[in-house]
Amino acid sequence: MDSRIVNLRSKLDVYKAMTGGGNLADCPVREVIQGLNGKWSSLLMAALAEQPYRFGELRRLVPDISQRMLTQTLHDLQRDGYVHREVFPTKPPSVEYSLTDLGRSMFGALHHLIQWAELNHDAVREARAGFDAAQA
Amino acid sequence: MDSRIVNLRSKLDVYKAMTGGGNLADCPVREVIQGLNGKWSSLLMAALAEQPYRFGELRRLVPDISQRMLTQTLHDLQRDGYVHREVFPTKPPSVEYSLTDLGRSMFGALHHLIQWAELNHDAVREARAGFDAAQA
DNA sequence: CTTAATGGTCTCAAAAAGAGACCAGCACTA
DNA sequence: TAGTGCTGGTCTCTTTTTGAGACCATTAAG
Repeated sequence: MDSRIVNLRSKLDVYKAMTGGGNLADCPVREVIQGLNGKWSSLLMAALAEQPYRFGELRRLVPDISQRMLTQTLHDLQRDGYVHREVFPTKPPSVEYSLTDLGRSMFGALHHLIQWAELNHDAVREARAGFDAAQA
Repeated sequence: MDSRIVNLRSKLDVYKAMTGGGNLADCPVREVIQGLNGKWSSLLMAALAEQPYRFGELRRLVPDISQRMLTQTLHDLQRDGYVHREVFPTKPPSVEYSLTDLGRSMFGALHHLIQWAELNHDAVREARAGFDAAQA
């Protein structure tokens, strides 16, 4: 056995959060991260962190999301406990989406990544352009 | 209103980074976040944050990734400037992948999210179970 | 000469995402 | 009273992404 493979017991072990001798595939951390991996999840979280929104408001706020994906992403976020969905019995029933405490807590962490992206997207774009140029 | 929320409100504007009335679709922050949205990106970043790895080592480390997705995800991470790829002219040529400075910087932010997931995956799983039970 | 390890690529099937039609309920309006 | 629009969705179809697995060239060991 390669000793370098044995030595991986530092950060990756934490990421694994393995239950005893479990494997990486069943890692609960991965499940959570996966839930945020959707194309729209982080964007909707950022929107709802700002203030609660109704379905149609979100659709207008994010013009390039399809109604289907908005419904589905909100449903998934609600399922994972980040988002609260409240139906108001108005004449055309309206639905308001807001962050739960868990959602706000999670967004606090996600926020670091968003901030990093704000500060460094130029570097990423440069890297991308340089790489593409080198391939050509 | 919570001052945190007020701060986040301005953050959404930054997240939008709308080019003077432009739309959310062309946001550079979204591009960066998208690059990390892949199923395997964060996992490979966590592995490489620990230490450099060779292709085959990564494959063994993450047993449920297909060779195709490993190649592609590493390629994408390299393209965005997070990962450095170095080929050694050994007998069968070996390839080592390591984080760049940009990659380490980005992982610093990603790490917050991973830590949050470590601490809160129980709450997420409970929410999920409760939601599924309510649907049934 | 066969087997194994290196780091890939190629093809094809399955899963996920996107576009857009459709729907039920109610209000306003002509 | 028949249209029109707004509410928040669902249903179907097409395109994109992902996954499983075969294949490849090189080199070394048995």
